[in-house]
Amino acid sequence: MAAETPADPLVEERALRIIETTIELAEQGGFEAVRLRDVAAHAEVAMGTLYRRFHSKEDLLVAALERETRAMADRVFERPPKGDTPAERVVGFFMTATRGNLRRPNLTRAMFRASAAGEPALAQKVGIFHDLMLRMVVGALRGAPIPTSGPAEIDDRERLLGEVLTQIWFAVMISWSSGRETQASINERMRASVELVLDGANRNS
Amino acid sequence: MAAETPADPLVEERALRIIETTIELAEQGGFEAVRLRDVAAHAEVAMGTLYRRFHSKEDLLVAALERETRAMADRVFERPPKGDTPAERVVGFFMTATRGNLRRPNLTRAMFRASAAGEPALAQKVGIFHDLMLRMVVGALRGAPIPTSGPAEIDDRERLLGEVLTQIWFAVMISWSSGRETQASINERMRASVELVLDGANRNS
DNA sequence: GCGTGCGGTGAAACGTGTTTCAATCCAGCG
DNA sequence: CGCTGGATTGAAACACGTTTCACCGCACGC
Repeated sequence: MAAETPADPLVEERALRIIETTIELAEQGGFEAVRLRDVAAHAEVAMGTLYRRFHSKEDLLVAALERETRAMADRVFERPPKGDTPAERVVGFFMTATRGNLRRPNLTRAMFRASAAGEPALAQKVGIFHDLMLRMVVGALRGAPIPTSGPAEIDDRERLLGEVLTQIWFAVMISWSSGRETQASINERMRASVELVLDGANRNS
Repeated sequence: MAAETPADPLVEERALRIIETTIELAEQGGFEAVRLRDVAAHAEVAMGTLYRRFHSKEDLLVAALERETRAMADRVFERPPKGDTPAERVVGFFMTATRGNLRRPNLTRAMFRASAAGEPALAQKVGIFHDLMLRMVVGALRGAPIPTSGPAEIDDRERLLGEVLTQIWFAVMISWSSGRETQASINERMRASVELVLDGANRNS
C-alpha cells in the first residue's frame, strides 16, 4: 500500500522540500535537468529517502504537477474567471491556465511529459490533476467556483463538457511542448472548441 | 537538414529492419523492452548506424507510430467506415482505430508515450501522424476517403472538427495507457464527443 | 536503561540510453 | 589500379535512473 499522508511532520517537510527542488530544477532546465542526484543533494536527503517517497522521476514530476495545479485551483477559487456567459468564462479560464503554464515553459513541458508517460503507477496522481481541472472548468461553466476538495456534485452533462475540454487542452499543451503550437494558437483552439462543444450541448437544453 | 528519403535502397532497407525490430520488441514488452542494444543486434546493425538514422529511442518509436498509422490509413482508404450519417462513420472510424491499437497494447502504449514526450526534434514526425489522423477523420466525416498523401483540400470547419476529435482521442488513449480508461469507455467517450461536436457544428450550417 | 525497529544515510553497483573513436569497408573516380 | 571520402562497425566510455546494502540514530515500549 502507498503511504497515505503519513502525518509525520518531518516526513511531510522532507517530501515538500523534494518537490520544491524538483520544480526549481525543472523550471531552469526542463525534464533532463531534473537529475535525481541533484534533487537529493539540493533537498538534503539521501537517494534512498527520495526513492522511498517517490517511485520514479516521473512520479516526482507528477507530484509537482499536482502541487502546481492545486495552487492554481486555489487561486481560481479565490478569483473565478469573469464573464457574462459560460463560454466566456470557460475560455477565460483556459487562457489563464495556459498563460500561467507558459510562464515557466520548461517546468510545464517536464510535468506534462511525465503525466503523459502512461505509467499505471502514476494513474491516481494524474487522476487528481484531471479532477482539479474538471472542477475548475465546471466552476467556470456554472459561474460559481467549486471547492478544490470534497465532494463535487457534477452532473453528467457538466462532466462530459468539462472532461472533453480538459482533454482537448491537454492534447494541445502536449503539441505546444514540442513546438507545434503557440500561446496564440492554443487560445484560439480553446476558443473554437468551447464554442463548438457548448453549442452542441445547448441544443439539447 | 534531416535526410529526406535518401533513396539509397540499402539504407532504406536497414532503416526498415530497425523499425520492424522496434515494433516487434515493443509489442512484446513495451517501452522498456525496446533496448537499443537489442534493436541493433536484432536488426544486424551497429549502434552507430542506428543512431545515425534515429536520434533517440523516442525517435524510433515515433517512426514506428508513423509506419503503423500509415498502414492503418491505407486500410481505411481501401475500406472506409460505413454509415448513413457523418457521426456514425466518424464514431465507427474511431472504434476501428481504437480496436486496432488495443490489439497490441504494449506497442501502442510505447508509441503514444514517445509521441507525447514533447521533443521538438520529433515534432515533424508527430505532425505526420496527426495529419494522417486528420485525413481519416475528415474522410469519414465526408463519407469519401482521402488519399494518404498529396494535397488534401480540407476546409476550416472540417479541419477544426477533425483536429479536435483527434485531440480528444489522443488524450483518451493516453489515459488508457495508464489504465484510467478501458476500450468500452474510450468508445463511449468518442461517441459522446462526436455527438457534441457535430451538433455544435451543424447549428451553423 | 535497554533493546527494537523503522527510517534515514552514504556509497557503490547495475542497466541502459547516448556518445565517441579508431579501424574497416566500399563505391566512385582519376 | 590505387586513392579518397563517406558510411559502417565494434567496442569502450559516459551519464543518469534505479536498486541495493551495511550501518546509524532515535523514539518508544518494557
